[in-house]
Amino acid sequence: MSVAVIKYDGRMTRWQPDSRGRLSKAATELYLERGFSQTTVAQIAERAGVTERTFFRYFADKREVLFDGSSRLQELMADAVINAPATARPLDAVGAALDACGAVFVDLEYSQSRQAIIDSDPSLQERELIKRDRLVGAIVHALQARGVTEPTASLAAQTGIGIFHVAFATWLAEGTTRSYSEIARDLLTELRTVAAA
Amino acid sequence: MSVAVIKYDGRMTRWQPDSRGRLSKAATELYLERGFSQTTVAQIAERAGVTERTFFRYFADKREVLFDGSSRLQELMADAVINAPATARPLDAVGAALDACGAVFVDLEYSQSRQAIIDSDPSLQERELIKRDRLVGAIVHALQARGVTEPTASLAAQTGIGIFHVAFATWLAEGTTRSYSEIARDLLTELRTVAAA
DNA sequence: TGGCGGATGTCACAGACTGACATGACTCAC
DNA sequence: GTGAGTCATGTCAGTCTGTGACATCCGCCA
Repeated sequence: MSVAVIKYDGRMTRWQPDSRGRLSKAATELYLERGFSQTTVAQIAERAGVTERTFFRYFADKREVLFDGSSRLQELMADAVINAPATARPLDAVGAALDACGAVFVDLEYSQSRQAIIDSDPSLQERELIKRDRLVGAIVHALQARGVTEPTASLAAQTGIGIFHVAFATWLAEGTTRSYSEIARDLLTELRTVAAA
Repeated sequence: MSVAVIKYDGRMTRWQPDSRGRLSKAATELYLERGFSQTTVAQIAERAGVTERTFFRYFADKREVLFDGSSRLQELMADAVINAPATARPLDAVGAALDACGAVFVDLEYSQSRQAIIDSDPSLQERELIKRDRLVGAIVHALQARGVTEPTASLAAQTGIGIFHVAFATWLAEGTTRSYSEIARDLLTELRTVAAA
């Protein structure tokens, strides 16, 4: 399967570049075309022009392909919590983290098809859930660095990610009427009302 | 593998009764003895005196054994929400659901070892998370039956399950100083404070 | 020139799950 | 009591995921 190609500089190279990218693209396409569970790693690898083994070198499993950006999001939110003004109360700091995600959620169409894939398969939902849970963990950690103690930190983080989730889903459903960030802000306000009631 | 046994009434029966129970027990024991990922279904089946195929007739997969009671919990909580006084606000109804779980969380030692198994394996954590998510779904549904609209229902349910989780973890960690129900009540109060702040 | 490291391939395999069909004890209608 | 049907289980063959060990070959550097 050693495909010889011409590189930019004209020298021979043993394999096409960016296997990871091709694998990711091939996987997403196939999940969309035939469904996640109907897609085998062999098919993904074939479309990407590599072997199955190579797939598993880049992705821990078949599901992980769809959650590639999750560590970036995690850093983004944790940083936002840490860099929130010293005067900010826990839920305010979490609000800043919710806001920070806005930078990532821009391509609505991509987000929608990705979510459609996830919603179609329970095992992908499980994976999504654990990613969200890691987010909670990261925020708890960041809050603790601000001096917030338990159980307040956990409560605020849980609550924040709950809002994050509802906001994201609402954004996907609404289309372009409101941005993700607007929705998240509105929901946080709503929550304060519900909880205060 | 057809084990002939004497039944209570003395008649011959083809197999020992309660395969499901034996499988469940064998699995839990083995997960504890050698770790979840080091345990094969073949080993579980062997200890239970049945074939692998029989394991998969009772449990959808290796993980599901540990989440057998989850549908009962779901009904319990949904019923509590539905049967809460008509005057109860969303979070009060959710509080009733939290309280209702107290009936299930009695055997501390069992809950602790089960949780230790789950905490030791990411794939089990994923499963636990999706069960919790189903709980959220059930509560949302129950709240909507009470006339609570979105996004309030989702927010209240998410928040409630967040508390549920923290309360359960706290109960396992504290030992016997407070009952699960007490802890849950305290946390709900705490949350109202955090959110109102 | 020759050795080294990195990305990939090749191979062999264990283990999770599934579908199709077989078996034999029980049960119920007649 | 007999024959059909049902139920729990067994048997078997197979697909797919994921992993470990080792081979290959290119580009780089001394």
